[in-house]
Amino acid sequence: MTRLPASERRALLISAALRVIDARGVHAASTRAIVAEAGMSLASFHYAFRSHEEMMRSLVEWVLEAESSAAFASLVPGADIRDTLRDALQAFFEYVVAEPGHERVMQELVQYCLRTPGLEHLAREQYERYYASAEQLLAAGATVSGTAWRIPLPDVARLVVAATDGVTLAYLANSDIAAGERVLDFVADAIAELALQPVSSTR
Amino acid sequence: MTRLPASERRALLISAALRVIDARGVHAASTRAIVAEAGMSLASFHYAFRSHEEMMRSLVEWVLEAESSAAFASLVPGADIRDTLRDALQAFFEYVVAEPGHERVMQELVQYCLRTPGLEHLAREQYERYYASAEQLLAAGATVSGTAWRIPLPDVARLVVAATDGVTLAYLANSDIAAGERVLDFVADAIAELALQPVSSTR
DNA sequence: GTCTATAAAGTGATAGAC
DNA sequence: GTCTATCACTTTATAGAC
Repeated sequence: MTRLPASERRALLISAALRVIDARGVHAASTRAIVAEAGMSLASFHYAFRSHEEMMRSLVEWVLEAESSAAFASLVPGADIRDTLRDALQAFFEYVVAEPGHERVMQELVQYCLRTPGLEHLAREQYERYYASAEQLLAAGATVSGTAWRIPLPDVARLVVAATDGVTLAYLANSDIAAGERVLDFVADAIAELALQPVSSTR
Repeated sequence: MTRLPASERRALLISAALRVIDARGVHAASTRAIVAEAGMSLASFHYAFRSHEEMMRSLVEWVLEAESSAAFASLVPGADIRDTLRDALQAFFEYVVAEPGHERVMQELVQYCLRTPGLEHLAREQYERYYASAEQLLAAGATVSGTAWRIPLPDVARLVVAATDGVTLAYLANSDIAAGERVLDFVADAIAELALQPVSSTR
């Protein structure tokens, strides 16, 4: 139909592919299913992308670029480090409950990368981004509340990410909201114990 | 070739399918790939199973039955609840490091169930078994060390499972053994805090 | 009970008209 | 730049000989 520049066509196809994956899983995201969702012809796909594999690689890189710190970045750190942490974890969990499909897609894409030769590094990169987002939140929270972390910040970040992963997987499997929140209560308490009130630096 | 009863043929095919999934992922476990791995003809498959879908359902149920508490059950609870917990988590993590493919398969099978109409309950069931295994260990550990859990045992079990899931996913993505062990050190400390030394019952 | 052969549908990719 | 038509291949499942 209308003539589109290849870059825009690629964006439309990636967007359509994500809708297909969300609805029916990575395995269902065939070239044909994607162009049907995008309302294009099969040939248009291969005009925009050299191959299905190249398109999936672009999709993963696009998601990595786009997700960034969606769950954590909107948080405003408060005076109490424990409450800040609990609020951030709550915001994340509410997002999981509201959009479980989105988290399922993230999990599937990690596994897809782990299984696809040449894409293994993207799984590692996805986790590096999770850690970076968590570190950002944790550093801001510590500054505002005037505390310091007793163990290296990257290690605290790993605790947070491990906790969110664990709670997410359990929720996707059993849809138990109350149980997830009890786990997050414990996690916020335990990690807050790692923040020590330092001697005031104002004199 | 040799004539086998259908039940034994089914077991051989499930075993072959698990080897294919371990090596190349759920999506690669086609009927043809499975019979090639098992050294059978394509028709033998359909003599043993009505369809590929029925075979996958049997496979998941078989895995659920077989895995049980492989990681936790071998543990001998000691007098110190913190050390018992840490040893159990260490044993689990060493298993993940030694057999990352096995944990990848478990993760993929959960996702497969979540995506397959009619198999969603098996994902929930898989987690119920994880919880049951963890509860068994935690109850034994508390008894031997003469302590009691300050929160309901099922909630402690969820903490343990969330922790192992979080550490497993991170390890599969980044292969960072030291980071995983630091997370587990923290988890063992934090959960051990939930065990209170009760007043001795001997008088 | 086990095989070969094949049906029927789906896959990624491409050629060539417009 | 976009389309239709098609190639070459793989998939699950089944028919029918032995």
